[in-house]
This record gives sequence, structure tokens and C-alpha cells, in this order.
Amino acid sequence: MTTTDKASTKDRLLDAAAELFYRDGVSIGVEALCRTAGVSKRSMYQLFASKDEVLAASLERRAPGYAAQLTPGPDEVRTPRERILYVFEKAEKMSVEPDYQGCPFLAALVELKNPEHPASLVARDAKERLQGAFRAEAELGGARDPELLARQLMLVFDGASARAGARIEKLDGLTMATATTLLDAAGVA
Amino acid sequence: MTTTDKASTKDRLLDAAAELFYRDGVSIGVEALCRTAGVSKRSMYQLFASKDEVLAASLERRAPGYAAQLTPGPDEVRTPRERILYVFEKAEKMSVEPDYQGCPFLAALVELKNPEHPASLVARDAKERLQGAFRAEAELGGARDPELLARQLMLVFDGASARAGARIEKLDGLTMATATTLLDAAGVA
DNA sequence: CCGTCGGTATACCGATCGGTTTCCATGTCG
DNA sequence: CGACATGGAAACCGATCGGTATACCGACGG
Repeated sequence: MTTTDKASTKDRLLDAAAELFYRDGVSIGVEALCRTAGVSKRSMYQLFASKDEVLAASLERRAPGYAAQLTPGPDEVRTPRERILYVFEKAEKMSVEPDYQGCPFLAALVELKNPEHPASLVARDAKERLQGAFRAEAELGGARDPELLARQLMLVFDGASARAGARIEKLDGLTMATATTLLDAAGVA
Repeated sequence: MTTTDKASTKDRLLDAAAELFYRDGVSIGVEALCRTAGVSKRSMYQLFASKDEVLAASLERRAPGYAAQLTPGPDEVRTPRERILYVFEKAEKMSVEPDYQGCPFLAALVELKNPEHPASLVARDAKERLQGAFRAEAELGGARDPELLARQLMLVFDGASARAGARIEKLDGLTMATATTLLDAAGVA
């Protein structure tokens, strides 16, 4: 089927893009990208207007899985406090993998200094969604200022992501401890 | 004086390097770098073995001034708690400048995915020094676990740096509030 | 006065950049 | 069978990459 073939090519391209952009940075060339994806440059430029669009699409594709990886299932964890801490627990577990480079969306935002880059918009959106999830849990948990708590948790999350990704720090429970302190101070039981 | 002339060329090069690497990222080319510095490529490669060394040297040069910018003078601020909060206050003030891109050392570490890159070593060193300063103040302030508090403050500092630099967030007192909460929890009066 | 030294300018190296285009093999459909 | 769309391989575009080499300049020291 034509549709299936097209999608497969696109999928291979976006998968390779997600991996290479994450591992080697956004400066990776189109040549190398297409080579590892097994896709001709012609097909790439037929599917996307530019390398920037490929990057944006690869981030967009990655977003739902990333969120699912960090978020507990519906009946997996009970209280809002536990659901928030679950995110940090997962993040810490991810950070010990040998090729961990921090949150891919934050990395893209830092590397692309331009905040208007199409991929920057996608990345900021992903960040906003996580913050929204924190905020929703904070409200459920009766936080004094849910928005403030959500922003504080994002600070911790992204700080930990950058520092662990850059191999500045090993987070043995550091984010869990910090998030716990912030939850306590916000009155989330 | 020969020494003065040499230093001047080197200074021009490192100043331009610091600015361009920060503004445009580490991918900025040697050609553009030398052009804006008013230094020939030949001179550059006479002073440094490679572009990577130029980047490392420019970060090293920038470090003391950066630290001085964040740290209060000896009699400017009295208590350890105030001295710690002073850092975040300064950081928030810096973050509102139009061309702010976050902490240059953290940005370099994220962009250079390789933690063994000469510039990565310099950047990590700068980060370690700030953490050491936090730790020293935490001890003076009677923190229950000075090292833990210092690491938590670095999480907040770098998270805020990355997020404000990427234009995800405006920190109106967010880091001050978060640091205050952490100080309170650590027992630093 | 002459050599050397620090410096610039410039051209060059092979490689790669993002992106376009040409050619051709493989269809699939009428 | 013939017409046409698809897409892969690869050449090609001008520009730039990091790095080197050649040639020339002015100042300073013997």
C-alpha cells in the first residue's frame, strides 16, 4: 500500500532523526541523517521542507512516549504527591543510562538559541504539558499555590536533567529529596 | 611592549570568542570568529592548538568575572542566608537582559555533548566552584546537610538558567522563593 | 642596516554543510 | 503494452567547516 510505504519511510527518518539529534546534537548533517535512516535526501525533502522541520517533527513524535514514560498509569499510584514523586523517580532512573543526555526537549531548546525555531515551539509545548500535569496534581493535592509549585518542580526537573545529562552530577535521590521538600512546603500531603 | 601587544591580540580573540560562543553557540566557525575579533586565523592557531582550546580558554577567562558578578562583596551582605539569596537575586536580574542565554558554562556543557571536551572540564570546574561557595555558606548558616543544600541550590540555579535562557519562563522571584523554601527546610536562618 | 619576530591577508586543503537537480529503476494502472 | 508517478542514487550547487601554508608588512634589536 502506498500509504504504508510512505509512512514507513517517514518513520525511519523520524526515528533516526530523534536518535541522532539527541546523541550528537542538532548540528548533525542532513547527509549523515539520511544515511543512517536509509532514506534518500530527495525523499526527505519531499516529506519535509527543511532540516529544521525534520527536527521539529522528530521532537513532536517523541513527545507522547516521553510523557508516558514519566507519568504513572491511572491506577499505578494513588495520591497526587506520589504521582508527582513518581516523575522524579523515573527521571532519576533514566539518568543512569550510559547514553543519557538529559531531557531531549530542553537540550534542543538550549542548542537552538532561537526560541522561534519550529523545533523550539514543539519543545516548549512539551515542557508546558509537563508543567500542566504538575499543576493539576498540585491542585488535587491541595497545594497552597499550585502554579508556583509546578514552576518550582519544573526548575528542579530541568536543572537535574541538564546537570545529569552534562555529567556534572549523579542524582541519587537528589531530585526526590528536593521535590519532597517543595511538596512539604506547599502543603501537599 | 611585546608582551602587551601579544596580550592584546589574545584578549581580543578571547573576548570575541566568549561573546560569539555564548550568543551563537559553539558551532560558530573559526572564520567568523577571527573576522569579528580582528585576528588572523594564523595568529589564532599560533596562540591555540585548536578551536576547542580557544573555547576552553574563553570560558576560563570568563569564569572569575562571572563568579564576582553573582557573589556579594565581603561586607555587602551579612548572613549566609542573605549571601545565598543574593546569588539568585543577581541571577534573576541578569536573566531579564534581552540577549540572555542562560549560564554560559551550562550552555557549553549541554552543547558539547562530550563531557571530556577541554571546555567541558573548564565549565564543570566553574560549576563546582559555585557549588562550593553554596556549601561553604550552608555550613556557616548551620544547615543540617550543607552538601545536600548546595546540590539542591545548584539544581535550582541551573534549572532556572536553562529555562530562562530558553525563554520558557520568566523568573519573577521564582528562584528566590524556591531557594528560600530550601533554606528554611535545611534550617538556615 | 639587516634579520627576525609578531602580525595580517589570502589562498588553499579536503571535507561537509543545507539544499536542488538529474537520471534511472521500479513499479502500478489503464 | 504504454503512460505516468514514485523514489532511490548520486552529481551538483555555493558556502562554510577546521586547519595549513605562502607571502608580505612594520617594528624592534643586534
